Amino acid sequence: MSVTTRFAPSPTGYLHIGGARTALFSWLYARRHGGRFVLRIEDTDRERSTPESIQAILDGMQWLGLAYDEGPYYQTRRFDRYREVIGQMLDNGQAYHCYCTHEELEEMREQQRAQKLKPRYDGRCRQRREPREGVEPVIRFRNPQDGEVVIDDLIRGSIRISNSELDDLIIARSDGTPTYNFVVVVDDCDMGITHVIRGDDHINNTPRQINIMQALGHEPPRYAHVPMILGADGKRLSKRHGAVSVLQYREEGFLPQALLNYLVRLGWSHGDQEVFSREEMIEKFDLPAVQKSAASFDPEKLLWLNQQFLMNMPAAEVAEHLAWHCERMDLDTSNGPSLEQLIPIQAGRCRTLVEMVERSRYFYQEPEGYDEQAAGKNLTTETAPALAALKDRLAALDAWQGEAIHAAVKQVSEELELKMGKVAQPLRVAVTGGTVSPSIGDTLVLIGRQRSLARIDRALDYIQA
RNA sequence: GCUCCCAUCGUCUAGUGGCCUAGGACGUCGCCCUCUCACGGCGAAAACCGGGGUUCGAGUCCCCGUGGGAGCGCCA
Repeated sequence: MSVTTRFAPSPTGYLHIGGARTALFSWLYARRHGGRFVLRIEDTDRERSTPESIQAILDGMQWLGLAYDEGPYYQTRRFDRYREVIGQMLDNGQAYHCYCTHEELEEMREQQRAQKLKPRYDGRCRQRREPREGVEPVIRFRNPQDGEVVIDDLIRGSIRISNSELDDLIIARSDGTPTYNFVVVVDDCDMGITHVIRGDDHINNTPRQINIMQALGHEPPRYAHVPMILGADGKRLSKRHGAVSVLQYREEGFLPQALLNYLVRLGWSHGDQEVFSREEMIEKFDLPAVQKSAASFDPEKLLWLNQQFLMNMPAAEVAEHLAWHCERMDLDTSNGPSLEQLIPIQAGRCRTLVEMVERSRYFYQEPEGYDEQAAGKNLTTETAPALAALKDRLAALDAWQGEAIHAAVKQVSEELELKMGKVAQPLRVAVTGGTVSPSIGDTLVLIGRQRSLARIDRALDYIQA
């Protein structure tokens, strides 16, 4: 049987790290097995679901490159189907009307809690035939009372839950709308889902869903419950800690591939391998190698990975992402080196694309001034002779090329009997405005001959003034 | 409270009874490279939650404890 997985977010917020990883695992598993990956929007909570959230989830998945083969399906468009199934279950006694009021149920739970019992519906409407005046009933699933449910989890192995721990859950509200645990089952059946990969906070729902599934005469899918992701402080992710939208990682200058790689390694491993291309991930991912315990999100490691990709991905590909940031950060790069030229020499010094833009401005714009400390130390009457000598020597160069420039700087330093740093650093400050840049040769090459010489002049003027 | 899940360096993890004097990666620290910043190279510190079993032998299997997490909704 071919594999079908699904990602089923509820559109009550953006796509965050945890959701993205669940989506990634589902996507990988489907790809790995040549199966289908279905996107289903679980929007039955009409109060909290929003179109903005749906869009944010779609955008997030697109940026990550997690393409779905089918969907998105919307549960709110399938209400007829749910009603149909509920009707069948009512007819054959698998479900029944419950006329208990909120107050009654609350009181019942209170009593149970007082007796240190798990609060559960006690089934008092199971046998009721007559409606109750003035009460719109909910519909409950008649859960088996004996035996147990065994989940053969692909990650955790066998999990057993006694049916006596379960109660008759509500499958339709009094307004007739179906509830989560029910629609999931109908959808998973109808959509032919073979593998449900989801957060381990759903483990407790699984036996209920399996019971409903079996009542419907369906073979349950395989389940794989992945552990949750904790914030860097080891606490549960919340808006306060890092449960931010994946799109925020784009804004902060991360490559989708880096985030994907980080996410896949958070809870999964393939021996000691740390860096994976998309293809390798697909080829090597498997469920039994997924960790059982929760993992903390480590921003430092993500930063490191991002730089690995900046350094090793084809420059043309990185350039596309970099262009997005230049645009966003108001850097016009039309009058300077191409991004493809820029990337190889900057990647080793930047952990994010945002950093790369910030540290590359002087290739395209005149520095707005000199860094105060840098100028104080490097643009002085002491260094002026070196700058002047550099200017002459550089102006006389045949080819404006890295090695030649480096050689020129070296010659000047030898002639003036100065250390390389005493010459290169003033030059660096003169042309970039600061003390940090790629090697002096690369820097001048990308800035360009005319601009470089003009900037040296300007620095000389600055020293005189 | 009840049920379920989980437990190796600060963090992500390797480890499926002997190969473990517990390996790798991020981070940290030191050294090297060096025109700055980085990259890179080399090295160091750093962990099997505790207690019982099982076994010739346990990080690995079992039990108990402890700690963390999840669920117990007319939310998903």
